[in-house]
Amino acid sequence: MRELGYMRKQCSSCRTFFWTTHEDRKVCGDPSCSGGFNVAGNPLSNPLSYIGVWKKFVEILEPRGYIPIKRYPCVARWNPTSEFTIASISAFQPFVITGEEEPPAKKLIIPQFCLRFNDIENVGITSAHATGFSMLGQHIFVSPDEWNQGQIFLDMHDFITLGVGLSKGEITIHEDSWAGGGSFGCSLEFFSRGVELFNQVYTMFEQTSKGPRELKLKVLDMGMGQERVAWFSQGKPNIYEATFPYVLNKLREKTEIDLDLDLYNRFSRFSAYLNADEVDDMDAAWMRVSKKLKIEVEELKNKILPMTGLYSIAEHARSLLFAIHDGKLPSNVGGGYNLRVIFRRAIGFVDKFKWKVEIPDVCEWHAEELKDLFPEVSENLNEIREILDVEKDKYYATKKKATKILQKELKKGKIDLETLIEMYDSNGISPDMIKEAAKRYDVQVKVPDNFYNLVVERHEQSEQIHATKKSDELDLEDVPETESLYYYDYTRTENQAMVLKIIEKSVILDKSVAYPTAGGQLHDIGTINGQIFKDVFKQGNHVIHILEKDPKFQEGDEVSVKVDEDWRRQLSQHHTATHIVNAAAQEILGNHVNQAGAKKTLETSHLDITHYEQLSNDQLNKIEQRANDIVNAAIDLNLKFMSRSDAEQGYGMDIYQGGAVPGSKIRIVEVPGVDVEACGGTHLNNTAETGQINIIKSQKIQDGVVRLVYTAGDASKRLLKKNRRIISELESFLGVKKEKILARVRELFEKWKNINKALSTGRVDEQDLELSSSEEFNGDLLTELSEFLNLPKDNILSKVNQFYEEWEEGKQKLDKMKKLLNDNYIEKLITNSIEYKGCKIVIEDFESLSQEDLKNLNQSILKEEKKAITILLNKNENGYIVMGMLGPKSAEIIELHLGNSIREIISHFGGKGGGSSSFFQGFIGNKDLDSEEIKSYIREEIKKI
RNA sequence: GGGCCUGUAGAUCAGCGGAAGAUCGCUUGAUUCGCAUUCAAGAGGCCACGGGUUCAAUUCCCGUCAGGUCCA
Repeated sequence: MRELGYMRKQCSSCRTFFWTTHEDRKVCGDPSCSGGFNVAGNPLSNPLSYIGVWKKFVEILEPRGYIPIKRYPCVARWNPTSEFTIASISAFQPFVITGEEEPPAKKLIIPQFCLRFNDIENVGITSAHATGFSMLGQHIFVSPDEWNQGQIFLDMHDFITLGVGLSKGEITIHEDSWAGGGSFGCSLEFFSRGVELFNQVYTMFEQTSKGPRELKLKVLDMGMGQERVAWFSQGKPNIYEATFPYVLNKLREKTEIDLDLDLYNRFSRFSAYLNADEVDDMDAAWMRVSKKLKIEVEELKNKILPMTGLYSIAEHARSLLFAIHDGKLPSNVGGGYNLRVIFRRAIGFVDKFKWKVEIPDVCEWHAEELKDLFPEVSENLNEIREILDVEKDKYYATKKKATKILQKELKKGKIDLETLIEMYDSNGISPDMIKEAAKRYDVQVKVPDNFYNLVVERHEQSEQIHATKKSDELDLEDVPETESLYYYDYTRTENQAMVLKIIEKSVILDKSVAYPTAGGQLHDIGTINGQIFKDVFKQGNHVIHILEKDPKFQEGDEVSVKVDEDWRRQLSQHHTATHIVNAAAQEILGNHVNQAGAKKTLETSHLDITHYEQLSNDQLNKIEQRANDIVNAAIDLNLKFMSRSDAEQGYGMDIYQGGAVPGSKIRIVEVPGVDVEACGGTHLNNTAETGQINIIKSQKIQDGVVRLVYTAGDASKRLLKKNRRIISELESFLGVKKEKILARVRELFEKWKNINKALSTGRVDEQDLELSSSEEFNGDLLTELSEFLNLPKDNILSKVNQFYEEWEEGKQKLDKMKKLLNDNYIEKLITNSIEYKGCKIVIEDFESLSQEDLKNLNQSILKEEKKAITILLNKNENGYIVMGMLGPKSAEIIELHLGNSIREIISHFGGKGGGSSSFFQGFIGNKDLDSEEIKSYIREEIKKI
């Protein structure tokens, strides 16, 4: 660096060491030390457009041996440690860095679109924050002797000076060290005009127990914000103006907002003061900015906020475009939640300013503007539009609900902290919304400054309670790894092996054909030397077989391993079926469909796919149809081992459907013309071997993820057999053929309801006494029934049975009830009553009536005689049910708490019960008592009250 | 991945261990030349599903299913 004329100094403000060409420079280039950004209004002599930045980057670095490569998806399906691509280096994490995988080139440059959601609130407000950005990466993966530190530095220095056109005098370079993941190195950060332009990190050493050691693979991680460079080079007020001027123009046409770029230019210099991360009191921060600009706070806000809103909408739409295109959907859990948050923030601005802007339109404009650099994002705009439309509907639905809940709470007069937190946590009603609405209701609401901390605390508390401890691991430190034979040849079902270790019933061999539970596929079962094992799992690279009984062989013995072939075939059928269903779903539903999880067991198998709404029966049928078409096409599977980078280059990143796969060589399972995946499971040779695929059901397991449950092979046959049995049982007890069952069940349900009603009114329609429907239905009967009854298929039989029996029973009871509820009979009961203080006390006993019948009888009496007090007994096999009611008139005449009084009385017989002042319900658990004895006792006691 | 909230009439929701409620909508009747309005009467509930506790569960407990929400 000294050769270039830089000298090393220490910042008088933050004490960092830095390099500069100015002898008298005292502070480093960090915005907080040098007084904010100084970009706006200072374009360089040769301003670069957004895409121009990348072109210039290529122009300078390609001749120096850097290979430009295409961006990786911003949804990091290949990376088990992170959901999104957060930096250009993420594309190569973790396997390139660890040396397990060959990089696409030893020296490369990449325009990597990244997503970061930790600064959402700042987007649009400060001039440089974004949720999505393209990081231009300069990466080198070489051995120590190929490493040329000076040249690496010079390449970037030349890009900045020769390419971007900055003079050395305007650059300060910070020194820093860096550590993480067991390795470390140092870094140089380039600053100019208050902006960090990029950061070059040299990872060269690893930390070992014996001290630092030079890494075999040295890694250069240089990341530079493409937006920042464009902004810097153009001297625009903010990155948004520099990055997507076309989109902003379109937006301004639509919204006709008052654009005061001059004000924004001045504002943007201080926008770093409004960084929500660093500022505690936002109002004060605004005051501070408004003073600097010599303008009233209100006026400043009125002018600036619509502009920031517009920037936010544009910025968020761009992130959504990339994220959805790359395979993530808005959701209520996981990374998809971030997409929901930014979508709602964007649409919130649209609503606030009453703009006529549709987010999908903005996405489309972005796609157009980015065509030269990222043509792929224009591929499925219609799908993205549909996904966002569904998301918009959800937003308005919850917003409507929120206002309703809010109104209800506000009508109570006050809102305490507890309900404040609850409303936010459970219903998504933010304190800001509450304050806003509270003004209109004239209700005082206090929101503590640390509100969001309180919410987080609440979560931490409950999470601690549920923290579980990890299961014990076997100590296998000195045991060699197991060679997995299934991996290379899944048709092999037996092998000879050496016993390496026995720990109680756990057996570890030097090699085994047995498949351990992995990749969502259940383990094999089988035998070792004839002894049964029923569980196989993987710990690290050891395969552990669990025997049913203590092993009869010893460590060091030669043994023979055999796996159950039927079991293996069934699992393979399910596994291959999974790939087929995945491909079918993608074809039917669209490109946004990706695997989000899967499980294959013996009985059923399921596949979770990313999709934004529940599937209709029609869609399910289509997927099933297509899947079976693939089966019937009898396609030979193609399995091969490939180097990771060849596979990625050849088939794309979509091969990681089942999640991350380690190793430099990966196994590719290809169903030619249908599906390609990196997968370690057991498969078949030909799609025809899966047998029929049957989609049993689909369920939405979370927003944005739909589970498909299906069977293949023998499991399908078993399932069909089971379904046929359900249907034939329905046939036999409803007494009709299959086609008529649906109509019969519907009719039964109606008539069951009517009979129940008749039992309380006494009015019977003769038609309800028999089943007569004859309508025919030829579709999927069980699916239709399970929908109609709102029940899983397995419960249909018992439910229909229940309706049928209750209907039959009801018919029999009707006869009896008709007599009881008969006007004459009731008249008779009233005449038989005893007069007491002007009330008529009816005390009677019955047999084998239900609670319901007794209630109806009670009510009928009260209807007839308003001055009645009824106390009815009903004997059943366990004792006496007692029920009493107080007529409306008698309640006026007499002061009596019926519930308490009768409880008192029947406690004499060991009875329990209770009720309200005008209602009693109870039970005497003694069937040997004489009903006359009880009645006369009650008669005596009631008069004492 | 974890936590929390919600499932009651066609819709929106009350109730919450002791006889299933309100408002709107619907049907019928009255008012009216007709519509709107108003009044009156009425229909409409597997209180999501399954289990448990209880003399008694829509209500309490557990599980399942469905929807919502927040955090990492």
